[in-house]
Amino acid sequence: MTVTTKPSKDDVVAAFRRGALLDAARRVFGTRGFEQATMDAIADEAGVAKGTIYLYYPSKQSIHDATFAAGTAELTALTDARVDAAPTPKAAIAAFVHTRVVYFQEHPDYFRMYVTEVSRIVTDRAPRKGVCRTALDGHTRALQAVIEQAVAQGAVRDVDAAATALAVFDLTRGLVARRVLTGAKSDASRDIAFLTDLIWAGLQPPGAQGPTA
Amino acid sequence: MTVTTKPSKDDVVAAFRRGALLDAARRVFGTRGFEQATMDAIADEAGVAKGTIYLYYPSKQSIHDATFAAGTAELTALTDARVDAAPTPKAAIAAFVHTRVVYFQEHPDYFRMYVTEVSRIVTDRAPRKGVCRTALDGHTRALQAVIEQAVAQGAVRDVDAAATALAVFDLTRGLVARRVLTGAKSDASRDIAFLTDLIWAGLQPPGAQGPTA
DNA sequence: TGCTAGACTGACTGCGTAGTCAGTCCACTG
DNA sequence: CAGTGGACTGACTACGCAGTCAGTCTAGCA
Repeated sequence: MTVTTKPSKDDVVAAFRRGALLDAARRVFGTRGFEQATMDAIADEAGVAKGTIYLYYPSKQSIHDATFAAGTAELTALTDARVDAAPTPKAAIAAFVHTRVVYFQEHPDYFRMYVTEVSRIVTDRAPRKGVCRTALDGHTRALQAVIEQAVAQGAVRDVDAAATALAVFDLTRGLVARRVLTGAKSDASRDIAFLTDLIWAGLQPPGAQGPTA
Repeated sequence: MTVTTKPSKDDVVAAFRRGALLDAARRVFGTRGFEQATMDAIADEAGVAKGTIYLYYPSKQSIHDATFAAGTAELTALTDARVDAAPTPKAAIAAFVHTRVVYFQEHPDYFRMYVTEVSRIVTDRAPRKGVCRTALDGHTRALQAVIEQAVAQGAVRDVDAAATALAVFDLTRGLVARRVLTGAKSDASRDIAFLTDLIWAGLQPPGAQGPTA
């Protein structure tokens, strides 16, 4: 266990600076992508000199990773909480989709970073054991657990829970991408309900009535 | 109507060069991504001097777009043909998934370009009316038509055919990404069957037995 | 009030690359 | 066989950016 002392004024100031830098970095990386983003632009956005950034982060990659990891941690925690709080498996699926659609729409800069980083990982241009990749692990853990439970209880047919959770994840990702791309301002409820119904119907045992729950 | 003459030797040579350049470009862009790819590397890969590339393509962006458009046209044509040839709607869905999974696995360089470019489009960093974006239009047209027909014939419940086709598309994309990422060498049949069954079950009218066709 | 640590600055360096263009080479022609 | 068009070359230019570091400024202390 580490000894914890009350944070000094300097600590608070440093934390404040780091936060401001991360905010600026999120905007710049979100708008331009990693390659096109410049440290000068982040410094401008944060209202500090370029050198100052290097007092808090040793490289462009490191401030990018810190920014991405912060957003990802928040999103995963939020998703897990909503999924775990859902009263039924179907509600858990709906909660998963809903939480993520709303979060991404409300954080478009993080969404762009997310899409870009995932593409870098898929194409193997991000390091195999990088911070970003680690941050993404367990994205679907809570949802998968709910589905496993539903299978065990016979509430849905005997499917591969991991594969099903990933399917829901993929559908969500595609939906968000399309909504962001088309600048959809409409309520997402219809889209979310469509996906939830599609998946839920797909999980029913053959011959069963699809319950509304 | 344009007057068509027999291609001269120069035309053939030029076409050959363009093809060789596109091949080299696909490898380099696929390996490194747009930003990290260099014209020097493409020239090396093609075995010509850098200046030569500029005799055939006016810029880095243009050779990238040409490379991407070529692969995309091939994939879309192949997918449409297989979907249209399928005897039943369920077989059409399976054909869509199967064709794309196999194509991407056999063309990893194109797959990487594809993922990267789609991410650039989603994040709005690719031009709104660019070649790449145009090439991607109608990716799901054939599948959507099949689903529309199935809805009209009552073979599946009354769903939004466009949204359903996009859902199949998203599931396929996710599956391919995961297989490529994990270097899955195993037969994809199980994964494809899982997705096809999940969607097909999801499309059945409530209470109906899921037919195997 | 004078002194100091260290937070902050921004001009500068080094490097990498898109695109250029003057020159070379060669296939074909007369 | 000499002459010519144009395909091809690759050294070079112009530019942009990550990261550095010598210098400035200021809060806090003695």
